[in-house]
Amino acid sequence: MDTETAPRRLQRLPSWLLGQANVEARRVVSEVLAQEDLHRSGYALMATLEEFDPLSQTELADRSGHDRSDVVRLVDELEKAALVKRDRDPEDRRRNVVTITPAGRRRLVALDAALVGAQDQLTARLTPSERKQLVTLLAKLVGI
Amino acid sequence: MDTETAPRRLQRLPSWLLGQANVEARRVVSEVLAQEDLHRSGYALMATLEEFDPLSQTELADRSGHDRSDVVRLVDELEKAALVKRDRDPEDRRRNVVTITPAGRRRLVALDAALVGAQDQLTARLTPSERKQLVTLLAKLVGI
DNA sequence: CTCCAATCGTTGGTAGCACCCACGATAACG
DNA sequence: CGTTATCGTGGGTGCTACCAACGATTGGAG
Repeated sequence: MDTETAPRRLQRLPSWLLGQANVEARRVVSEVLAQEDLHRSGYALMATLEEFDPLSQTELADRSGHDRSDVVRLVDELEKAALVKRDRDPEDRRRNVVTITPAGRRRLVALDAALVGAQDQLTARLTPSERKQLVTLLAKLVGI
Repeated sequence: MDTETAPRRLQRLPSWLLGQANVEARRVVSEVLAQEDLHRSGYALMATLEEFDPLSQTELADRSGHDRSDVVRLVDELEKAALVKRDRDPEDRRRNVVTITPAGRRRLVALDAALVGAQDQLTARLTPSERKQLVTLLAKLVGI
C-alpha cells in the first residue's frame, strides 16, 4: 500500500507504524529465505537449535515462539531436508530429542549471510546510528 | 512467548524484533477494540473515511491498505452498524460512495481514546522521549 | 504396587488476514 | 457503435497462529 497516503490518525499510531514496518520486514525476509528454500519459521527453529541444542519439541516450541503442534510439522520438513535430527529420548520415551545436524549448521551460516542483506534492505532508509537506536528501542519495548 | 529466552541470533535481527513488537501491538489493540466491538480493520476504514470522506470503495481500499474485495465485506459490517453509509454514485453508477455517519464520527472519538490507552500499554517500557524516537524511526523506515 | 494426574508428540480443526481471479454492470473512448 | 477499462462483488487460496483431543508414557499419591 501507499503508506504516505494513509490517514494521519493511523500514521501517528506506534502500533500501526509497527504493523507497516512488519509487513516490509516479512516481505523482505521471506523473499531472501525463499531463495535459500526455507520459511521464516524454519530459520527460527534452526537458530534456536544451534544455540540450545538438544531440545525436546515442547522446549523448542517455547524458545522459538511457536505452537507445539506447529513444531511437529516444521521439524518434519527440516528432518526431511536433513537439517535437523529427531530421536526418541531413551530416558523419557514421551519426548523427542531434536538436534541440528552438521549440514544444518552449514546451512545456517549461508542463511545468516542472506539475512544480513535482508536487514540492510529493510533499514535502507536509516543511518547506521539510527538502526542501532531502533534495535535498542524495540528490544526495550518487548522487554529484553 | 518468552522473548528473553529466544536465541541471540533472532534477538539481534531488526526484522525479528519488529515481529515481536508487532505481536504485542496487535494483541493490545485488538483487545482494546474488541471492548468497543470492532476489529482493527474496521477502525482503519473509519479513520480513513473521517479524513478523506467521501470515497469509492476502491479508493478506500488503497488508502486504508486493504484489498478491494475485503473492503466490500468490511463496509457491509460497518454499514449494518450504521457507522458508515454506502450509496451508488449517480455520476458513475459503477461506484459506491462511502461516507462516515455522524454516529460513526462519535464512535471514532471513543475509539481514539481507547487506542491512546493501547499505545501507552504497548510502549509502557519506554520513556516519553523514547516513544517519540521510535515513532520517528519507524516512520522513516517505512518511508513517510 | 496401583491408580490418577500430568506431560509429550501428534492429528485435526478453526479464525483471521492478505491475497488473487473471474464475473456482470457500467463507463470511457476509439 | 464496439472495444477496452473500471467498479463492486463473490468465490477461493495460502499462511499463520491458535486450540482441542487423543494415545503413549511418566511421575507421584496413597
